Amino acid sequence: MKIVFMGTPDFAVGALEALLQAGHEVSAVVTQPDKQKGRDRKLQFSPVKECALAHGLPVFQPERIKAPEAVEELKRFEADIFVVAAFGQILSKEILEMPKYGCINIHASLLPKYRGASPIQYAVLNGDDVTGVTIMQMDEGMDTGDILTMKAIPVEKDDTGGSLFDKLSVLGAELLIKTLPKIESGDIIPVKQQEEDAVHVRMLNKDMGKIDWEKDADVLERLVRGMNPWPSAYCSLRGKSLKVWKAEVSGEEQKAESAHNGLFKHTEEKKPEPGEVLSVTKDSIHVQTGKGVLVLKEVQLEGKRRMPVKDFLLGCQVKAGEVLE
RNA sequence: CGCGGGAUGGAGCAGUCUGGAAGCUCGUCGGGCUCAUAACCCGAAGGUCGCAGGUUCAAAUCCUGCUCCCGCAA
Repeated sequence: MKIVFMGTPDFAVGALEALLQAGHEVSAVVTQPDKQKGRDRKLQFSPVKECALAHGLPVFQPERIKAPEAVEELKRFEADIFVVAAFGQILSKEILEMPKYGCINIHASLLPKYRGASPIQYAVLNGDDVTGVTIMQMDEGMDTGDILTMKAIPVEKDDTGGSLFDKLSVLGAELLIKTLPKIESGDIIPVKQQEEDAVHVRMLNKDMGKIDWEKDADVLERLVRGMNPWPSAYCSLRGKSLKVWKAEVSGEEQKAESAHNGLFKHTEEKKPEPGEVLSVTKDSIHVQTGKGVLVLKEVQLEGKRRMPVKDFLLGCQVKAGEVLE
């Protein structure tokens, strides 16, 4: 089969490499146009473009894939199938119907759950036990196409958006290689998605990483993992931005709290407000949340590199009573 | 030329503005105390202060160029 591969970020690179390694004929790679990124505003190639160039594949970077000129260009590749993985642009009906086998998409969730732009992170944010990848026959909707194949993996307690990204990228690549021959031989019966189970997730943005200390400690712990590595969970310490890279939910403080609530109503001890530092040990900072205590284990202050709280405290004295915002 | 912070013994930082003996908290090694210890006490090792020039009697500190790291923004 002649394949045209469409993808942009790292997530898609694994799939492209797997295709090549499996000996498939990739006649072209379509990816997003180069963009100014980074500190020096340099023009950067997408990870997929880097990979394509490294393998000497033709690269096509249309500003708008739906534009007539772009569509014409796509036709010239005479592909039997378009394989799409996190490409970043919506394909028109005309494009979807162009190849013999249509367009298939590798999506990083168990559809119909988490249709949309950030399925991986939401599996972490919501504390799901499992997630996975789905390969579907694309249609005009947003991740609404019929399911071809699917594979699930557990979400580990310490999985982050980034770690799952890596795992699902590999999983998606493997599944793609297994799925393609079956598509060609017609051995797959496409299954419609259960609309009533559909969940749509929005693209993440920087603000969504902002820690709201009023929330529960376990929700924040998942925020820390889900937003890692981007946009990252962050708060503010003494007017400077403080990213939280690793945190745990404390069990003990809660017990202590409820224990002494039970007996005498211990004077008018003012309840610690959410965001207040309750205590500091050698290697952790305990912070009051809306419900429960969040224990910070790895942080990064604005302008500094990320480091274990143990190291952070050596150079930055944080005292109980300080308030994070 | 997008804005900004930073590079100081193994780690995290102070010192830089107002040039003039290399400091803090920890770690490491040795010794002591202790039933014991990640606790405490005593002692020691370990630094061309990112690199290259310049100014000066004297530069971590002032000037110039460069490299690398990071936050914001995209």
